Amino acid sequence: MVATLRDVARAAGVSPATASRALSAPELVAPARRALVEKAAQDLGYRPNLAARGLTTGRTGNLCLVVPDLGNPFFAGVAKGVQRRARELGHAVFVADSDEDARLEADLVERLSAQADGTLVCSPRMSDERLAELTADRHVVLVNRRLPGRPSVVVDNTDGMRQAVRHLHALGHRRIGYAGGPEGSWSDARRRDGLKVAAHGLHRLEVVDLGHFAPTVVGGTAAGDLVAAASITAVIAHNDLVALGITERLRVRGRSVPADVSVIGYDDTVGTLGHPALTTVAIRLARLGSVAVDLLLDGRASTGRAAATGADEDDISLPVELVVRGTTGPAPTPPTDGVSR
Amino acid sequence: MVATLRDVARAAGVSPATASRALSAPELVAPARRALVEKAAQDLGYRPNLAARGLTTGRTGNLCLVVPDLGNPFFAGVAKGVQRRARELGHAVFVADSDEDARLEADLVERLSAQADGTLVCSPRMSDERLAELTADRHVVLVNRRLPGRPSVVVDNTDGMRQAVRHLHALGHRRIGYAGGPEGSWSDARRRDGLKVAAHGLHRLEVVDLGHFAPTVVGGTAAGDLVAAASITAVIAHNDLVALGITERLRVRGRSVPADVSVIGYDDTVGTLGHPALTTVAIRLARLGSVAVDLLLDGRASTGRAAATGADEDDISLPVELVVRGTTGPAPTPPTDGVSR
DNA sequence: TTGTAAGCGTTATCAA
DNA sequence: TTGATAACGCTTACAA
Repeated sequence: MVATLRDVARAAGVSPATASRALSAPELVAPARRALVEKAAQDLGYRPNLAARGLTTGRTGNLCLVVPDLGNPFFAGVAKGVQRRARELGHAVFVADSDEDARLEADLVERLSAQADGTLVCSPRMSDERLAELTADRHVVLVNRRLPGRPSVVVDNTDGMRQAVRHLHALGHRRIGYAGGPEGSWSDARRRDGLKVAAHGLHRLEVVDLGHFAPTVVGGTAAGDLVAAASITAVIAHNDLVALGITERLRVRGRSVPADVSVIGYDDTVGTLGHPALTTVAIRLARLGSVAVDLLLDGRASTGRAAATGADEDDISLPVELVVRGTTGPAPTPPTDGVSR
Repeated sequence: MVATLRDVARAAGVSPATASRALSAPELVAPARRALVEKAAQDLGYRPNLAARGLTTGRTGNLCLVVPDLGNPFFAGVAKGVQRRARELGHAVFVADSDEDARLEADLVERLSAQADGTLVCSPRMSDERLAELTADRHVVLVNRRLPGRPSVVVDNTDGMRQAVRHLHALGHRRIGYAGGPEGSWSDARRRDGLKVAAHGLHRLEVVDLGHFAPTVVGGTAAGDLVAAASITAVIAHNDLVALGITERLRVRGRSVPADVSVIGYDDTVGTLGHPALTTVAIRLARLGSVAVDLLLDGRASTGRAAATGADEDDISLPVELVVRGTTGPAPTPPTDGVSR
């Protein structure tokens, strides 16, 4: 049905070996024959069979990406970046969604990585031990998570939190809450750390830990009630969806954003979609994906490496940027009922 | 490095052929040897090389999905459903994002479909001719688009529009707008048709075509201004993102939703995220994806086929459902300035 | 029920 | 510079 290399060789009057070389290593074959082969390939609409090629070369030309939830705009954004870069580099990508199930996640990595030249893993919640075991003897780059001895691309959560906290502090907020992500989330732990570091040394700043929430609007709704009860004037959320849920819940409960409470999200996945538009710590998601591909494919990120603040060659940290929009404003002056001095 | 079938055969003391059969057609081999082979495979951590298998069987065990934009929650939702169903059926899936570029889209289909047992194509805007040509001699199922002679899975746009229009009409709206999707979008054309059909026969209902907009919040912002200028009391948007943009723009311009203008979205990709929560024509996106996989893999959708309203065996139409939330309400009584009778 | 051997489409090795 | 030929890992006639 479809033309094979032998067909091309026959049509060009050369041996399959020469045809192969003419197409994959043109400099090794005489110009005249090369042209012959190229023409024959063109005419027959020849497409190399990548599976067959992979069998002998050991390289498949495929990558694979495992994420917990494609419906989460964070991962969709990363996937998009991965796609794009992989395509530019001539690779196809298997995408697998684990439905937030760590067992399935491991399964997918094992199954798919065998068919690929490398694997990108977004696994926020798998234990370090399991993840280390899973990624041993495999060509893997971790995305949005760091693990000793494994190459990874993350974002600078410490700096993100610092920017967020300083912004709130400058606006006069002195008691701010943190609505965290799911228990066990690696990036959530980093953001908590960052928050602690950032708060330290800032004058009279108190941080209230509101707990762990699902990284969704629904999770934010629950968080919103805690915000309302916590006598804080600002809250930083684990991500934008949670922030949106909080904002909405506060509105329902008659608290105004940002007049009564300021809200900051994380990731910048919802743009100006909410009302007021969400102030957020912006991550360049597609870049997170594309840098991961570069690191995976040649062991070093290509462009913009200088801008990275990573400690190690194989541990890249991408900058983040606070984008101030409508959900943050000056802290309300506290009621004069004695609590404040 | 990694165990091959020969290794397993050797370890089990049988020939490669027997080992192969023991693993892929167990009933053909004596229980005793079968157990031997299974144990050996287990011990060696044997994993069949799928590329090699594909070379002889002609089946790869892979599917591929091409979408215009993974960042669009519509396609992310479809992708998720495709994933899930494919995984259940033991298939891996290549996902490709064409960045809304029809040329690239065709390219991706050509490149990837060669490595897969079948291809799912979401191509809202490619011309019928080009799409027909591209999908000839290829095992393809079209998603959210119909083309004569090609199997497809779509949603019932006619019914969706009917539900939306009837809802507005029942609320007393008599002049409603339609903020369409991009020029050339297949589903947009179907929704326009559906709108016409639905409006027909409804008492004194007038439909105003507001034009074509990008299927994004930004597109909706532009549409919002036209809504404000059009002296209509309700608008149906091409999708939820556009609806959100419209709602936000109207708010900025001092028009209240739904008191002044009712807004209906399409797809149900944003849930209750907006404020007020968006009334929308809900599509079960993941189901759209999973049904497409079923149709692709065995020529007939498995479960729930009865519920489908498709005309043809290979043209499945999925039901939609109007979900009434906060952005629709009774039509405002028109000012008594003579226009109304 | 099992084994031998051929072949899937490609690249790599080796001589010529 | 080119061409036989042997692999890559697997499945499948065909034969035993």
